[in-house]
Formats: sequence, structure tokens, C-alpha cells
Amino acid sequence: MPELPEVETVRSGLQRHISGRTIGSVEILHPRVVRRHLAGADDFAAALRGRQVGDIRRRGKYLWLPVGEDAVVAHLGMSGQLLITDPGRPLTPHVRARFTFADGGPDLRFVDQRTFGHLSFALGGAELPAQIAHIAPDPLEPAFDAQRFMIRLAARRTGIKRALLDQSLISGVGNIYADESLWRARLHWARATELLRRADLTRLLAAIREVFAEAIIAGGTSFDSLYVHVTGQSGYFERSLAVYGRAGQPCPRCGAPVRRDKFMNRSSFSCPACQPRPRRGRW
DNA sequence: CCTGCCGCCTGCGCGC
DNA sequence: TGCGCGCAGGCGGCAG
Repeated sequence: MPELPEVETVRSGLQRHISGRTIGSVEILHPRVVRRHLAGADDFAAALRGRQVGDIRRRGKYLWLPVGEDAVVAHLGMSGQLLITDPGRPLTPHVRARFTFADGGPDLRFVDQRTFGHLSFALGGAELPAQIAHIAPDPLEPAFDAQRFMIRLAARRTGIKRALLDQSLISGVGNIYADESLWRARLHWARATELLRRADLTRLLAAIREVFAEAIIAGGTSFDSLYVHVTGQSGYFERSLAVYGRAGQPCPRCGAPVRRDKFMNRSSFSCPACQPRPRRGRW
């Protein structure tokens, strides 16, 4: 579920609440949460005990918590949350992992209803964990190379939305912000990547950065209780969405009713007037 | 290599 | 009420 703005909101919350603190115990309450850590849950816990957490990092939708030269990598999947909680509070049903701290202060709980999210350990991964080496820079980080992005995108033979959702090309964009950015750039989701002009891509990239920046200020999009800040508050970007989840409601730009299409086994929302269907589309 | 499909999970809202 | 179905913010693996 969470895309870049939601993960960034979580990152800054973790920075505020756990950076600089020393990990006490690590409890794995559901083995699936560490399925990518092949050495197992006990090894994962042992590797982290007693270690001090550095500045929390993020690339796209991935987070990592540096511990010395190493790191804990976290991905929230569709329904994951990282919550800072009073350690005395009882565990709720979907808590999959819990970190306590040596100072006895608030703990960190990884809560995940659908268990698509996961945690793993990256030996020597404080700068960039090996597990996420295939994830492209996101458009808000200095390492993002717009030139390279446009060249690689133009070499693809697919639709623009599928390309935006490919985290090895550009990271951080998911279903909500893909639809919102395409709407802002007035591009239909099925536009063929190889037929897009440079000006289209420049406009699209600007739209992505703009919508990300606005959503981060709002603390992300919370449709329900599944996405919240580390302290349990909701983000309020939902009220600023132009098309996502708004089928049948008027386009904020031209008033035409927002259309909903099925694509990649999920929904795509767009304006039928501002984002006309391409003649030679791809999906 | 590139493209696109599938499975992984739980819970909710809806129509019957 | 109850049940089955479709749907939900994502990703990695794998076939072609």
C-alpha cells in the first residue's frame, strides 16, 4: 500500500523516535516477516541486539535502519506499519515483530495484516543494502538521473504506467501516485513509452516530484487505518487526490466524470477528456 | 535481457 | 444474517 510519501512519513517518524537509541531485544512473532533472512528469526534477532540505530534511510518504498556498518531493511508491502508504542501496551493481533530499546522507552512494532511486508538484515549494508541494489533511485534523491531515466524509459516497449510502476526504472511510484502524476501531466496510462516525447517525460517527472512533495507535506494518503504515521495518526492527502478512487466524480480540471479501467489486475483512474486514450496504446 | 503474469495474504464491503 | 465474490497502497520469481 504505502508509496514513497507514506514511507517517507514513516522514515521521518522513525528518525525522530528511534535514531540514536540502542536496541534491546528483538522478538519475531510471525516467521513470515523475516522470510528473506535465510539464517532465520533467531539469527536476525541476535544480529541486532545491543546495536545503536543510526540515521534512518529510504530509497523508493524501502527503508533501512543503519546499525554500524550493517542495516535492518524494511518494506511495508501492502499493509505494513511501523509503530512507536508504549512498551507496556498489549500486543495487537497483527504485530509481526517487536524491537525494544535499552533505555526502556517506547518500543518499535512491525504490524502487518496481510504479511506482504518484511524485515531483513543487510551485512555491510548501511550505505545501500544489497537486497535493494536493483531498486532505482527515486526522483527525490540526488542520485536520481533524469537523463538516464528518460533514455531507459524510451527503450521500453510497454505502457507508461507499467513503466512507472517498475521499481528498477524509477522507484517510489505506486498505483495512487502513478494515476495522480499521469493526470497532472495529461497522459493516458496506456501511452506507449517509445512514442512519448521528451516534453511529455519532462512534464511527467515534474508532476511526480510535485505530487510527492505535496503528499509528504500532508503526511501521505490514508484511506483507512492500514496506513498511519509511526504514532498512529492518519495522513490527509486523500482530500487532494484528483482522480485516484474517484470514479464518476468530476475531474477537478475539466469536470468530466473520472473513468476507471482495469489494468494489471488493479484499477486505473483517469480523466477521459484530459487524458484521451491513445490510438496505439500498450499495456 | 525484457515483458508480463502469477502467487503470496487478510479483511472488508457488496450483492444475492 | 450468511456466504461468496471482488477488491485493496506491492513485490519477487519465473516463463516465454
